[in-house]
Amino acid sequence: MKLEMMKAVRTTPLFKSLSDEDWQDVVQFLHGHSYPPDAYLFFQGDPPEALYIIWSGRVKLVRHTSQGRDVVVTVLGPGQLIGEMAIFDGRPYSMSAITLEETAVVTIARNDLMTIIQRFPEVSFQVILELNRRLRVCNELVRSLAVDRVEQRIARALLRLKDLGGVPAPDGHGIMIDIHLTRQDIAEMTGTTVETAIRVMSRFRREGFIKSYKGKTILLDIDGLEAIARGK
Amino acid sequence: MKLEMMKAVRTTPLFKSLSDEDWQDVVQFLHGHSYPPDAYLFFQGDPPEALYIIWSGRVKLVRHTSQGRDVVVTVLGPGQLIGEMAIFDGRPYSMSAITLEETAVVTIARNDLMTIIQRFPEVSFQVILELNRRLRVCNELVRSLAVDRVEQRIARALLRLKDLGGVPAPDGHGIMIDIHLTRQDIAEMTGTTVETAIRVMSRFRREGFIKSYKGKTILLDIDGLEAIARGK
DNA sequence: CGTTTGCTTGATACGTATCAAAGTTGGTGG
DNA sequence: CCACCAACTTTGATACGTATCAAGCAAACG
Repeated sequence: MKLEMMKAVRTTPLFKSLSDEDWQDVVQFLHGHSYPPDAYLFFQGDPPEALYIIWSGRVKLVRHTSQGRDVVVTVLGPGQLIGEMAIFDGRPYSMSAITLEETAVVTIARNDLMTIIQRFPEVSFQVILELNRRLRVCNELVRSLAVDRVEQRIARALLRLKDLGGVPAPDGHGIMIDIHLTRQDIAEMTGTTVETAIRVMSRFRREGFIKSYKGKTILLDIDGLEAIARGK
Repeated sequence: MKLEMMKAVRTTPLFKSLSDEDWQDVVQFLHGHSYPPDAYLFFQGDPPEALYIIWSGRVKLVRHTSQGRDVVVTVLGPGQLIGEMAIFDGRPYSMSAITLEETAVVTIARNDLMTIIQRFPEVSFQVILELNRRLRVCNELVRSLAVDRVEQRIARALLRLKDLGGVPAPDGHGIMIDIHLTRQDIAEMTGTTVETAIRVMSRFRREGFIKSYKGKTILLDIDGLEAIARGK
């Protein structure tokens, strides 16, 4: 595995509190992998084998439903963990992890991670903090799905994506979400249909809140979107 | 604090793996409290002070929204933890905890819990497992809100409540949800309005899936409700 | 190129929210 | 014990948001 990859993992919240010696014990358990766009890291229902730490790229976590309508629960980027839940309780992955772009990850096999956790309580605590973060995000999503209208949910989703993958727009106006997302993805993130997602996004564009550039979305009026997210 | 209360806490997943000696170290940090129905253990936005472990009664976790429509994220019963999230990351409680009935709890002050966690890694691991469980439940709720219709969401909510507070019905037919819930509560659990919740519940009653008894709900046809939850 | 994949628009139907009003229940004090 | 009040439940009429179905269009691709 590449040295720079290991260095990056070392600065991840999960491991940053380890001493250099302890880190040497951990390194031996790490493995590197990379995936093309639209690849599955694992499928919902698979037995938990490894923890994934994203090194580059983005991955969406998708909950499949029996009636074919999928739900994108979250999108994760560099430094974030995938598969922790299944790893710790040993039950099958409750969703699929699918790359949105070319993605490189570091994995730790389930048994190895268990060893690490027992040996280094600081790592345990970081896991607790990470699960906490996820839970807060998830609760907020629940609230949004329960009380907001589609328009507000999409505005919220765009603002969240900005925090995850936002870069200054190429022409200097606004912030570009540097993740390749289809309207279908946006629909699945917000619990609506492609058509509705398109209609809302089109209106946002007509009204000057966003624009498109090479398949990516540029946010032009963050304050305006925040106003919409709050319900006008 | 009462002895039986302490004994119950000791058998909680959180502490059950502790040796008797270790348990003695922990006991000193426990405090008992009790609350009438409809009392707030804490408010959304309060700074995190303590972890609550329910000893008897039920508590709902409510996310307040700026527009007045609240969301009941979950209902918890004996043995379950309240407030862990805020305790660990130190940020304000992200929701309010409100008793549904007379409720007794054991609390551990934030600092004391941190001490316990550092001293006993087994407790840490149990916290991880508990957060895991919450996250799985939360993700399932997201899926349900995103793709199910109200009818299905309410069926699901009733089935979940059965697992939490189900007892054999007084007349032997069906299972009674032994928790005092208003239609408003059910609406807030499923992201709908009182009127719609009432209409759906009325239809369930007309069609023989449920009946009411002293303000509580009795499930008469579990299989039928499960079929509805799955989308007919 | 033709074919696929994603985007867009329109017409229509359906589920659910909203507003309004009346009925029911349980508890409280006279 | 009854009358009354507040909280909760119920029903109806109507409006609105969003899903669904159907088609056409553009861009990417092998």
